[in-house]
Order: sequence, then C-alpha cells, then structure tokens
Amino acid sequence: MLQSKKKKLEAKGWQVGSTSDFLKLSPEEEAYIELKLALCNKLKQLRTKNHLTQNDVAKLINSSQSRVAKMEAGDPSVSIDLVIKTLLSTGATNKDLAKVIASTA
Amino acid sequence: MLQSKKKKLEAKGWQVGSTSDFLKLSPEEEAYIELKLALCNKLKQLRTKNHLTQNDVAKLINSSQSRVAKMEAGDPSVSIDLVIKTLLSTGATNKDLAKVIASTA
DNA sequence: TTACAATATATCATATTTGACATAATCTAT
DNA sequence: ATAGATTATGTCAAATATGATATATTGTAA
Repeated sequence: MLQSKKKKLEAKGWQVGSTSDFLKLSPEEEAYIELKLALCNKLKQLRTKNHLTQNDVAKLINSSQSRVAKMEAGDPSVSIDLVIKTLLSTGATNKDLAKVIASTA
Repeated sequence: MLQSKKKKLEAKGWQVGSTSDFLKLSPEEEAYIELKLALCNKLKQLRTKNHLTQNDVAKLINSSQSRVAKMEAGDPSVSIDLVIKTLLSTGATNKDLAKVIASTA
C-alpha cells in the first residue's frame, strides 16, 4: 500500500492495515484530505527550514509540543484552522498557502 | 469605518460600533481573517451561481440552512474546515480554493 | 398590500477540537 | 553506549464547533 494513501486514510481516522484497501473516498473527501496533508507537510518544512523546534512553534501559538507534532503528522484531531493559524505564525503568507493548495492533485 | 474592516472584526467575534476603531489585528490575524472571509464569500458566489438555496447546500453536506447562512456571513462560530468541505461539495476544486486565497491581500 | 420563499439570527444539547500532561520513541552528539 | 534534546503517541477536562430548531427578517411575485 502506498504510504501517501495510507496517510490519507489515517487522516480520516481509520485504522489501516498494511495488506488491504477497502475504503473509497469521494472526490471531495479526497481533495479535502490532500489539502490538509499538504498544509501539514508545509508546516514541518517551514519549521525545519527556520531551525525551530516543535516547542518553539508551540510557544509562538500558545499551544504545546504534542499538538504541533500532531499537526505535522496530519492527525485527525487537528483542524485546518489550527494548521493555517500556525503556518501564518511561522512566517507563511496567504500566497504561500495558496501555492501549497494549488500544488495539490 | 470601512465595511470590509467591520466584517473582519466581526469575524473575530468582536462587537464593533459604527463610530470608532480600537482593535489592532496582528498581521497573522489579519491574514487569517482575510483568508476565511474570502472563502466564505466564494461559497456564496458559487452557490448563487449554481442557483442553489442555502437549504440545498445544507442537504449536500448534512447540515442546516442556518449553518450555511452563518458560513456565508463569516460567523465566528464556523470553522474554515467546514467552509472548505462545503466549497468542495458545491463543486469547487482545490485549485479554485488556491485562487481565492491567492487573491487575498 | 399579502402570502410565500429565502435568508438571517439566536439558542442549545451534542460532538469535536484544544492545550496540557505523561511518557515513549528517536535523534545527536560525545 | 550514554545523556540530553527532540519528536511521537495516548489521554483527558475544558473550550469551541456543530446540526437542529425556533423565529425573525428580507426578498419577490401576485
């Protein structure tokens, strides 16, 4: 199973085994998850590029290291709102976000 | 006071009088609100373009007319997640969303 | 006008998201 | 290898978002 597909499914909150696929995503669900994961990946990329720890970012947004880790992992328990707020607090502009989303399949 | 500014403040959940300004938004807050309102406006635009009522859209996403109204109004009680999901269910693509966000100040 | 459809606004019980915390796993020098 | 730093994962009470409902307001045709 492709890792990218696995992450998508996990972001939906499903437990995904390593041997079989049995979940069909609608195009909207697919687009939503792609978008979310793209933003999550951008966050990690931006943070590391700026030599910040997850704790550094957490303090920037008055949150905790564990929540930043969950954001970067695309955990189902984090909202796109939080990811966007964090990206903006880490130096991204709306145009940066637009680029990330545009690059989505 | 500019109407655009008023809507931004209201989206932050503040009560804004018509005669005075006393709230400063950080650049991130400003960007976040601009982004959210741009998506909300796009939703209304897309819905009317497609000759759908708020009730129609509500059924598409298993929600209610009142919540769709709140989305379009940029109400503080609605998440960007919900707005994005709704846009995707109303026919927008990720690229459409990217364009909307890119057009943000 | 008046009746009717569409939209706006308020409230609320329920559901989801949140920061915090504990602790495990992983990396990175020495 | 060992210590210290960083990141990952699980849990939970509190905060926030949600659909539903009621009702008010606005639009729109007759």
